[in-house]
Amino acid sequence: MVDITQQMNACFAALADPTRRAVVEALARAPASVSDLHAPHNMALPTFMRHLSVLEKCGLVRSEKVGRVRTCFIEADPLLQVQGWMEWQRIVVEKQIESRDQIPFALDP
Amino acid sequence: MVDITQQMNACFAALADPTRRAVVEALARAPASVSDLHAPHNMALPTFMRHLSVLEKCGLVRSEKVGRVRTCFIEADPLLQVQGWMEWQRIVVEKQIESRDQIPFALDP
DNA sequence: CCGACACTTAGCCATTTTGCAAACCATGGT
DNA sequence: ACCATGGTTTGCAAAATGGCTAAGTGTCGG
Repeated sequence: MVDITQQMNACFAALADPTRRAVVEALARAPASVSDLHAPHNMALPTFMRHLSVLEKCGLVRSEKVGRVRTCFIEADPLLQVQGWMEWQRIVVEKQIESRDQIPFALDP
Repeated sequence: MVDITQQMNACFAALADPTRRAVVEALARAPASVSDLHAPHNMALPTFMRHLSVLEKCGLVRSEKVGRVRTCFIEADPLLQVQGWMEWQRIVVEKQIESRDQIPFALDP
């Protein structure tokens, strides 16, 4: 059983890197091999692999190796978790703004 | 003009810490002073201040000082940006899953 | 004017992250 | 069998992160 909080820590940390976000964007559309994913990124393969393993460790990506090719897939669950948290905050914030507009001087007693 | 990509990097990195997520959750509900925000967190104040400044630097939080009290507010824009990206990925992933279910052997030519 | 309160600055440390290069499997094609 | 392809492992250095303590600044209350 994985701690939800740590899952979120790891997912947000993973998504804090543009390379890794690009990988998520790619895998969201379709599964792909390591080399395919690596191709557009201007960095050494081992470096790129480390990015991939970060994504795997936080659960955003799963992968299986067949022959010498490793194919990567996106994993919906942690994505939904993060998206859910973001949306919840958005809703709460909107509620705050709304109530601030209705009672403009609520903070000045 | 702020680079969108770097804004995202910074926001995700900021949200990768549970203390900072807790602050965002608190500020989503209502503005608060530094000490109020600090109270529930078991860490030295300077340490906590650094978390706050991380949130400010990425734009998720704004603050103004009146007298000796600094009041913090959440900032909607970057939150919406991040939430938007998350939701977009969710939609794309759902589309992929859907199409995978409809054409089960699409990957075996 | 003096102390308490609310930060703020500065400096130190341990750990983690992010990049590289170089060498090393393992598989597939000819 | 052999070589190219596709990954993997290892080791290293620079930089960022997250925590602390100690000491400083500026306001308010009495």
